[in-house]
Order: sequence, then C-alpha cells, then structure tokens
Amino acid sequence: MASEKARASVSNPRAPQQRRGRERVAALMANAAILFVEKGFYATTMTEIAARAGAAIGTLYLFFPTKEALATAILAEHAENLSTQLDALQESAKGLAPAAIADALFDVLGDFLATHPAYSALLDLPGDDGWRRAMRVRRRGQIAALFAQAEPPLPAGQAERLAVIVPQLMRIPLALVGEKKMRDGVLEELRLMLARHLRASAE
Amino acid sequence: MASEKARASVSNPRAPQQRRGRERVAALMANAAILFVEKGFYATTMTEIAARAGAAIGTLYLFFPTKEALATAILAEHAENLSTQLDALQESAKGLAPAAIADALFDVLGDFLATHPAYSALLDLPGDDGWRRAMRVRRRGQIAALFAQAEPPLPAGQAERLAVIVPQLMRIPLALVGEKKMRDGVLEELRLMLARHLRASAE
Amino acid sequence: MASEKARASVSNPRAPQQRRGRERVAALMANAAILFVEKGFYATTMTEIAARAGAAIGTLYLFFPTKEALATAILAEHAENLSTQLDALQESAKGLAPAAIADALFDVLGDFLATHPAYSALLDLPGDDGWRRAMRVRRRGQIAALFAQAEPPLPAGQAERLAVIVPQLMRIPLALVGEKKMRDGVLEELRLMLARHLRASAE
Amino acid sequence: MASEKARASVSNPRAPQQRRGRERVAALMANAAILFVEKGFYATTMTEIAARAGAAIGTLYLFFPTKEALATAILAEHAENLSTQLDALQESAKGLAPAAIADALFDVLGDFLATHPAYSALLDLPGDDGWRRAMRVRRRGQIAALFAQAEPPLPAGQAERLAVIVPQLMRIPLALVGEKKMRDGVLEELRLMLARHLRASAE
DNA sequence: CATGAATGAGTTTTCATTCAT
DNA sequence: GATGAATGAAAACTCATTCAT
Repeated sequence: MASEKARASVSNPRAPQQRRGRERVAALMANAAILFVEKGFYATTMTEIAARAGAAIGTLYLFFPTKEALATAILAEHAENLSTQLDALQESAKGLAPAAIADALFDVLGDFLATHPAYSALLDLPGDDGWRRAMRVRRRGQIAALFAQAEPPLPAGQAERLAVIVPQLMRIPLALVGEKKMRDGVLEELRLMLARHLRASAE
Repeated sequence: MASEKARASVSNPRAPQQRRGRERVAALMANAAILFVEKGFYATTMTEIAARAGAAIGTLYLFFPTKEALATAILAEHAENLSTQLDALQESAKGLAPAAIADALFDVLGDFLATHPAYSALLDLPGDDGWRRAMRVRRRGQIAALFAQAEPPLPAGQAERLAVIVPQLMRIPLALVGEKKMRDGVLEELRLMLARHLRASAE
Repeated sequence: MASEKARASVSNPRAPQQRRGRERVAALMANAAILFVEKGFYATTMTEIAARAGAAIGTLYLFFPTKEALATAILAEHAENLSTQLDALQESAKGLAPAAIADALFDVLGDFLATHPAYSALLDLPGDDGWRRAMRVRRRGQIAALFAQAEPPLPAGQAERLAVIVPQLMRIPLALVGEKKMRDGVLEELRLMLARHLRASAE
Repeated sequence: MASEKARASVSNPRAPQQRRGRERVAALMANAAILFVEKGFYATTMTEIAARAGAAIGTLYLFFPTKEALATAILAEHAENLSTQLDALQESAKGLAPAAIADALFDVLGDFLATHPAYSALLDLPGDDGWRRAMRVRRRGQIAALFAQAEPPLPAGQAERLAVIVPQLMRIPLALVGEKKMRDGVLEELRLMLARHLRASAE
C-alpha cells in the first residue's frame, strides 16, 4: 500500500538537521514504541502517539509520512542496534565453544529484547512484508555465522537452525510480565537446555 | 470495550437451533479463522469474512455480535479441542518417562498448531485480555500436570516452566512458511534439544 | 414510505378469523404498546416486540406488514376506544355547566390516558403524518362539541381552544412517574384551575 | 450505553481552541437542532447533520463522539440559557404578585421555547436518562423558587406544582404549527386561565 | 518547523423486512 | 398460520492523512 513511501523514509525520516528536531523525532519514536508494545500496532492511533509525545498530529506527520513508515523507522533503528551488537559478538566470541557462544548470545539477546520490546512486536507483525523478511534474514545470517565460527564449528545446517531458534527462545520469558520468579526460572531453564543440547551435539 | 458482549457470546453465539444454522456458524468461523491467520485479526474485515463464507454481513452479526466475539468464539473452540487432547494425553502418558512425554506432547501440539493456526494468532493478540489469559493459564496447568506425573516425576517448578516453554517452542517452526526443509529440521532440532534436556535433568 | 401499506392495515390487520389468532394479535399489540411507552417507538425493535409477546418475528409480520402499521393499529384501537367514550360523554353531559363538563372530561381522559399510555406516545410521534393529524382533529372536534353543548354553551372559538388544551393538560401528571403525591396534586391543581377558568368565563 | 462518552462530552465537546473551531461547533449544533426539531432525534442522521452544516462527517465526530452527545450538548446549552433567564427573572420579579410572576414567566418561557424548539424535543426524549431528569429537576426548582417569593408567597406545595405545570402549558401552543390564529388564541386562553387561578388562590 | 482542525474512505453495527421450511 | 434464519440497505463511528494558518 504505502510501501514506496515507507521504503523511502527508512533511510530518510526527513532527517532533521537541528538538535531540537532530532529530539522531537526521538520522543515520537520512543512513545510510539511504547504504545505499539502496550496495545499493538493496529490498536495504536497516530493521534495517540502524537499526544503521548506532547506533539501535534501534524508534527508527527512532518517526520513520518505514514504509520507504517513510523513503525519501520523504529524497527530499523532497533535492528541496526542489534546488528551492531551481533557484529561485536562475532569478534569477541571467536574461538569459543558453541555452548559459550550460546551463553553470550543469550546475554546479548536477552538484554536487547528486554530493552527493546517493540522489536519483536514490530518484526512479527502479520501480513508479509519484504522489508521485515529481509531484517529477519539478516539476523539469521549473523547468528548462524556466530555459531559457524565456534570451536568446534557447528555444521552449517545446525547453525542456521539455531539462528532461527534462539531468538524465538529468548522471547518466551518476555511474555511473562508480572511473574518475575517464573520469568527468571524460564530463562535459566532455556539457557541450560540449549547448553546441554550444544554440548551433546559436539560429541 | 465490547467485552461484555464478547463474553456473552462465548458460551452463546446465539446458539443456532437448526442444523442449517450450525453449519452456517461453522462456515463463518472457519472462514474467519483462515482470514485471521492470513491477514491478521485487525486487517480482516467483517464484510470480508461474511463474503468469504458466502453469507450476508447481517448473517455474520446474527451469530457474533462483535468481531472480538467472533475471535473469542473461534479461540474458545480451538482451546477446547486442545484441552481435550491434553486430557487424553494425560491418561495415555501415565508412567512414561519425561522425555517420552515431551515427545508425545510434541506430536499433539505440533499437529494441533498445524491444523489450527488461528489458535496462536488469536491467543497472542496484543492488548491484555482476562479471558485469553485464563486460556493460557489453563493450558499451562494441563501441561504442567502432564510433566508432573512423569516417571520419575519432574519437580513442580520445572514442570511449570516447561508448560510455559513447550507450546512456544512448537510455534517456532510454524513461522517458517515456504521453507519446508528448514521447518522440519527446526522441529527435529527442538525435539532433540528438549529430549536431551529432560534426560539430563533426570539424572 | 410504507404509508400505503400501513394505511391498508389500519382497517385490516389481516383480520385473524380464529380465536387463537385474535389472541395472538392482542398479545402482540399489548406488548408493543408497553415497549413503545418504555423505550419509545424508535428505540423499540420488532424482534424485541415479538420476543416479549412470545412469538416469532415472522408471526409478528404475519399480522402487521410494517412497524408503522403496528403502531397505527395500536393507535387506531386506542383512538376508537377514546372516541367511543367521548361520544358517550356527549350524551351523558348534555346540559351540564362547562365546569361540570370539564370535570367529567378530566375523569374520562385521565382514566383513558392512564390506562393507555401508548396513545399519547404514538399520537405525538415526530414527523408529520396525515393519519395521526386526522386522529387529532377528530378528537378536537369531539371535545369542542362537548363544550359547545354546555349550558350555557361556550363560544365556538373557546370550545375549540379548550379542545386543544385539555388533552394536553391531562398529559402533565402522567410524566410524573414515581412521584405519586405530586402526581395527584398536579391533577387536582389542574382540575381546579380549569374549573375556575370556566366559571369565570361564564360570567 | 454510550452514556459515559456522552457524559464526558457534555462539559467537553472537545473544547475547540480556535475561533474557527468554535464557529464550526456552533454551526453543527444549530443545524442538528433544526433537524432534530423537524424530523425528530431518531430520524435525523449524523451524515445529514454534517451535510447541512457544510461539514464532513468526520468533523462532526471530531466534536461530538456520539449522536447522544450531540443532543446532550445542545440541550445543555439551551438549558443553561433558560436557567440564566430564570435567574434574571428571579431578581426582576421580586415582590410581584403571583399572577404577575406567571405573566412574566409566560413571556420568558414563551419566547424561549419559540426560539429554542429543540429544547423540548430533546428534553422529553423517551428512555429515562439521569442527565435529562436532572435538567428537569433544576428547572422545576428555579420556577418553584420564583413562585415561592411572590407577594403574597405561594405555598411551597403549590409553587412546586406550578413549576411542573407551567412549562408544559407553554408547550401546548407550540404544537399548533400552521394555525397562527389558534396558536395565539390558545396562548391567551392559557395565560388567562393561569392568572385567574392564581388570583383565586390568593384569596 | 509546528499546529490542530478538517477530511472522507472504509468499517463496524443495526434492524426492518423477507422467505424457505 | 408459524417459525426463525437470512438479508442488505442504511447508520454510526474510526482514524490515517492532508492542509491552511
């Protein structure tokens, strides 16, 4: 629908030159992200977003041509952030054992998803979108590469499979809002399960 | 908002007295479920649902006072179905080892989710809903009970944690539409991972 | 809109030959009247009426081709009833003084309106309708005739004016539901006011 | 049903900040009032109202979340207006005889109802509404106070009864559209009737 | 850049009325 | 006569988006 527009704005949310503008944009995106997580993308209103950010609806549209574009901008920013962290991990995890890599990945992903809840909410929106698919493919590739360079390296196939599995595993505890104990327990259970699996696979 | 209406219709989708009516309702729900999965709940139009089911819009509203109510009715039916299967499993899995139970659960859940894709789509709709939460709690309890009666039994805490984890694991391969190989591979990887984890836990 | 249909059915609500049918019709009209008073004509649903009368919607339409026709049938029946009583009064009030006539009229109208609340509700429906206007004109004529034959007779003009005024006066206490005291007090106040007025006019 | 929404908007029809907005709101309310009187509340369409006011349907809903809310806003404005006039009368009528007060009240009410025909149409809508009841109670209190401060003062009970009666009396001539002569005649008849009644009561 | 009133296409929802059984 | 499922035109209402100021 508004895909062309949306696409254009991914790399160019009307790049605000002034500091004031950059702050505005940040506030708009932050508030949109919160609402998208709380009520979902579709149930969130552009007017609501603007109001929550203390801006006028017109101002919101000054920076983001469509609601889709706004979501895409948020997702792009988050994805970029994660991508950078995975790149860093790629360096720092060189030569580690698979289980150690999984552990490091758990830390990075766990942290990232906890602080960027909009990431999953927006990445897994229904309705297939080429852009979003590309984001997923990229992430998959980075994580697969991580496992592929383990010592001993995981077979390509398994690395790829784990690249699909691990990010989804990490989302499980996040759904347990208001059950801190269970949340931490589930995270540990998952961590242990994956570690055992990798150690067993290595034999 | 329309929760009262929606609630009322859960147990009472204007209970159609005649066979003709029951068929209608089934067709409406089936077509709604398909659309909800394909385009998502919010992008699906009541008009569209009626049209796809070959009914008039008024007919749809004759049985479901609200779009929410329609979704709830579908979800309730699917949840009932799953619940029954889990109950059956509870019987047939008596005295099995944890890993064997997990395996059986994988089969049941895998089958169910594959044939009822609307279940996850509707159960995990954003915006917290007491009804949906209750459905999740119920499922969690049933699965926990399953693991708790294993031989040897899993500690209550772990059974509970696995009851949270396993259904989410099963959703992972489902997202891989159009990647049959990967899908099957991921499923096996998950199955193996869980089995190893349970066997290791038992020692 | 449906006036032709409605008109036809005024004198012919599909005259049910059997006793059973006549009872059905009576029940339908009675329940419709109650709902029309309670919630108003527009807020009352044909389905609701049928349900309250323990009949199917189709049965309701068997006797009344439109909602308007149903209202018209009720109104016609009530109007006929009132007309008959006014005719009787015309006889029995011959030669009475204006104030005495007013008093008698108060009794008749008060009783009638109290037992036929739908009469006013339906007669004064918004949207000008020739039929309803005719009903009003007829009533006005009958009451004017009543006053015109008083002893001493009221001037034609005043008789006509009172024929407009008195029925409206009688509606005032009816609005005071749940204030019995006030209701009775208002009725007496009105009765007294009119009596004094007529006595003073006679001098 | 939509009472919460409606209620909120009574005091807050999305308070338009700009002059332009205030004019819009006024035009919408004025046109709605005209249509409500002409065709009745239920037969009047929101679309129709917007069109008559030269606005888009969305604009109408921008200020009034509900048709009910729109009616309530109009009624509130008119009621406020009347209340102010009754307050003024309270001052200017101090020490007058009951009949003189009635006369003054006839003038004020007659004028008000003639220029604000929507007032009665909306105040007496079927279906009991707490808000509307409150409006009526307030008016009753103001008029009763008016009569209670007459010289000589009317007994509290009678003042209260007249507070119920007089506004309804004033509505009688209004129904006589297209019968100017009769209308004026009826008004005078009522005025005379009330004056005589009060004078007689005073003795 | 900023604003917020205005728009109107698109959805949901209602209900009088019809019709096959 | 009786039934109640089915219809669809018409209303209410929403919200992304535009635009004059």
